[in-house]
Amino acid sequence: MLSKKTQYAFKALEYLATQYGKGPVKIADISKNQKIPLKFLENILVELKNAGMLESKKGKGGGYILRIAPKNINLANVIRIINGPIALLPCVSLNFYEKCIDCDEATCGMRKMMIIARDATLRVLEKKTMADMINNEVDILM
Amino acid sequence: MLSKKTQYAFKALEYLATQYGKGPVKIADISKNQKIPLKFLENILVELKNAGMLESKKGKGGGYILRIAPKNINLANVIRIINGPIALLPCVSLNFYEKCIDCDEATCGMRKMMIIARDATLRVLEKKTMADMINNEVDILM
DNA sequence: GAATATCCTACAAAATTGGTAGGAATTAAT
DNA sequence: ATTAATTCCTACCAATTTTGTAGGATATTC
Repeated sequence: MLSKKTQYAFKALEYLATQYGKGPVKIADISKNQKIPLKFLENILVELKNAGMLESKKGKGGGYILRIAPKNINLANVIRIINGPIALLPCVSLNFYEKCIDCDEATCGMRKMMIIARDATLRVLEKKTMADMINNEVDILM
Repeated sequence: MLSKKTQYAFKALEYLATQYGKGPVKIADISKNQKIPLKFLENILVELKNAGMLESKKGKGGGYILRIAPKNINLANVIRIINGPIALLPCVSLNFYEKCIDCDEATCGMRKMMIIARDATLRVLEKKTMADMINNEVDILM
């Protein structure tokens, strides 16, 4: 399951996506509109900024802006920045790989299954974007 | 990510699957063969038993037996018993549903995306079984 | 230089994870 | 009937992660 922090991140990005092209958005505005605890939100936005997804401006008229167009921000990236691995096992993660103890990766059955599961999940999360999330169109095909 | 407990559960079930039809298997044997802390393993096996997946026999010659054939134990069920929800959000879980606060489920974009992701993951996890896990055949078609 | 923002460091309560300890209950064999 | 073998139950505990909060430092604008 995604942490609450990650859900907040998505909500914040949703709001920034709706304001895309309209200049900087203050943390306080995001906090108020999306009902996210302000100080907690600060941490989240800094992380997204450090990951290159947001740009910030200090002082009056400042705030946060998306550095990438909503249609180019895929959901997998957001999850990886805030939540961590998407795979179900560390030894199967593409971005957070860790060797598993006592397991021959070449023959491990569990590993094989989890690779298949990972790929199925990623096909969705890497295809869907923040634009898909704010456009309320129903996707008939997948 | 799956908890260590869940990984242990899979390893224990793997071993029980290889011994399917050969009578009860002692906790100590599973612990030794799969390198799982014995007392921790006890807890796990009781949970699997309470969920109806295992049968137990006490006293000499006792131990645990699969109540279901390996080819009928799908991975999603195991995960649900030990790890909990498979979905990425509570409001999207089929078996552990919880309403999300401040979110209109009919229009929430995040929810729509996570339903699609859930379904993609489940198509794999509900299809694959413990038999697939112990048979070391490569699956060409997914 | 005052006001407005983000940014940084540190702390902390609560929940979850990954176990361990010790004995009770049941069954089988002698 | 006793003993040995096994699962089962209750309770505890340390470490880690999660979900925040507090307070001020830093940069920008007017």
